[in-house]
Amino acid sequence: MTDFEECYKAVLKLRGIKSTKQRLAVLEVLCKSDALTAEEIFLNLRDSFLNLSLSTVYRILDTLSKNSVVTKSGLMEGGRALYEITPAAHRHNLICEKCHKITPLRDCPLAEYENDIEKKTGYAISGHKLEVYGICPNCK
Amino acid sequence: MTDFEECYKAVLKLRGIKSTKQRLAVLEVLCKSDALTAEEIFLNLRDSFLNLSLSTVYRILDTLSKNSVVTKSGLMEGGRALYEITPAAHRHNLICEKCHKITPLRDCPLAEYENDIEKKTGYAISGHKLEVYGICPNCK
DNA sequence: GTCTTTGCAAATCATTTGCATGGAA
DNA sequence: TTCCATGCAAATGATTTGCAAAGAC
Repeated sequence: MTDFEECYKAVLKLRGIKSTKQRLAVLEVLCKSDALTAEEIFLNLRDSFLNLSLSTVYRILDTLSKNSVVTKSGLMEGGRALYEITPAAHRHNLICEKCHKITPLRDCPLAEYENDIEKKTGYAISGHKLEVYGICPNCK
Repeated sequence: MTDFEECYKAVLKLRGIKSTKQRLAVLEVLCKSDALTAEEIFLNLRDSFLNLSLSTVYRILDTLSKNSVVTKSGLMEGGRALYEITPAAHRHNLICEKCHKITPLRDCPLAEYENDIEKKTGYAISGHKLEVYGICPNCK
């Protein structure tokens, strides 16, 4: 068993989720890239799995999202949802409008802004979604 | 003909889009609320229109989006897209997670942040999407 | 009159669900 | 052994499309 599997088995156990080879495989694929659709994950795994169904991938992503192991992005380009391993730190993505390359952004300038809004509107702010768009150096 | 119709007829003419009663009706509904799904718009109009089809609403929203008259929000809660009249000024929404009430936010703290990112990443930044979530005063 | 838009129904796409079987603890 | 997870196929929900008829300019 690889180090990778060991690690994610522990992560799942911690959350009370059973380890199955499908779940570990989904996590492995997600670890290798920034954000993928359910179908992209499915296609990545179809080769290595004799039988794997797309609905299983959806169910796994749902389970892992609910347990904060993965995060469902709000992007939804063309109606498709994107999933990624939940970043340890709060993070946003910078997305190239041509090649769709995703560059993670480290800092988030919104903490103060949220405080402000909380006072002005009376909402209890729970979070936000921020995605920045542009053209990456390669595509320029 | 109402002032409203006059106004939006002019807007459409300016963009080279033909004025039809369906298009004006969609615009009128959108003017009265903050952000709606295609189906909500359809239901709003169904009473006043003998025959109106949902696909027409989708086609109108598509046309108007492409011409920047309306803006398709990235929110997509539960897979449904939200549409609103393109705000004259750059604006973001604060969304209640219980009742889905939408409160527009006036200020945007991201201009400097975008400059920063542009320098650090080499991207040509074209814009961003920001939505803030929380519980509104009523639902608390 | 010409070309675009609409209504309707059928098609499509992403995602979800029911149910019997297989697998993890 | 006891449930929970999976595969498959069918269902659902949002959105799109083909085509003939109605409408805008």
